[in-house]
Amino acid sequence: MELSPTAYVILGMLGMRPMSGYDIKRLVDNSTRFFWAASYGQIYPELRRLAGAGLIEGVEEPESGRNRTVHRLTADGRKRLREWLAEDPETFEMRDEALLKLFFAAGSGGRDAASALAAKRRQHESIVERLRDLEPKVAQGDSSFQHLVLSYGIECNEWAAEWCERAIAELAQEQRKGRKAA
Amino acid sequence: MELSPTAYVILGMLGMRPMSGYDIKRLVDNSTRFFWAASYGQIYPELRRLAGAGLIEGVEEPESGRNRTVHRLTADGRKRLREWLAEDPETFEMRDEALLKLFFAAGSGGRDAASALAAKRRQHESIVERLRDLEPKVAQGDSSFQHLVLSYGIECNEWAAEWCERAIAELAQEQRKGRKAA
DNA sequence: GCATGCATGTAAGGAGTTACATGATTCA
DNA sequence: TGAATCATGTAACTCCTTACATGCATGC
Repeated sequence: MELSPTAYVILGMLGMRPMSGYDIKRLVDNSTRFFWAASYGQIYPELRRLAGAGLIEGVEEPESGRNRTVHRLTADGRKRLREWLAEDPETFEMRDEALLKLFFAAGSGGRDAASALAAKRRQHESIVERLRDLEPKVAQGDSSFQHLVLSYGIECNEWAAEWCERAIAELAQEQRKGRKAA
Repeated sequence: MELSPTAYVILGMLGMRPMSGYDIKRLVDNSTRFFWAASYGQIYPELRRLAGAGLIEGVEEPESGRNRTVHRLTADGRKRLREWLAEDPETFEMRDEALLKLFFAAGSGGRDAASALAAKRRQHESIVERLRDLEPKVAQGDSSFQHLVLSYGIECNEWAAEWCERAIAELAQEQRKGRKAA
């Protein structure tokens, strides 16, 4: 049976430790969110499907009255996760509205380009900040690969912010030249 | 009336010159594709909606028998495009399966991590190649911002490929150390 | 005559978000 | 007592992809 992309996030998270749907959502939001998100609308139905396929199993935990189902991988589920991890990744996608605006920015004498670049720079800087806030949360017991992924996120967005900075500077210089020539 | 994301790609492309739906698709595939794609299933229905909203108008071009509708912006459409360009961009998204695998790669002694990194590197290198192939196509009459966007794509993917290279080297070094210690 | 490219479109379905609904528990 | 958090879930919707259907035109 084919599994959806979200299914693998769930299997991966449950591979770390047994968790409730709520736990999974919170962990995703505090870790993979910037390159792979998941909403309740995906998580809860998918947990059912995975349980139906025998890849995970849920244990009801009364835990002082509040009802809560903790899910964990079955042997099949763990096998499935291992297989997926060993395969070559496929999906790599970006959607960047700022680049789109930059692409179309001819015709306003550089004004739209400058504002798109400035906004894009702010976007990346704000992502860097949010990722830096996550650093202490990951720092403890987690795998070195989780740290590595976080570094990637930070460095990649720093790179992008600096690229914007350079582009803004070059654009300003060209416009000064343009004015002098005119 | 709210416009869909795809609507703005179409307005933007028609802002350059009048085009058929087929032209738009081809141009998107040869330019914005890596950060903003569009399929026929979006383009043709959206062209109708935009025409219905009075933002574009279609001109039938018999052009030696083959039927073809060339769409162009109306005054309203051009206004709408200018307004959108002046607004701050919002959407910035990534989906990167290789990072997800890296994140979950504890437990196989670095094997899954190494293969995810190698695959991610190849992905970025192949994107760089494809973007370099586009360079001559953009080089002629197009706006300097289109060149800028293409440079961004190339440099960003080069950066990512190099990051993977470094991570692979560090991982290999750690494993040598690990073996020596054991 | 046939493959390729031009050209327009639809149907079905997958993936994902948002908003809502519900209710218990904990802590100030 | 009231706000925040824990916890589960669904419905409606948007967005997008894939696959298919159709047919003309061009060039080998």
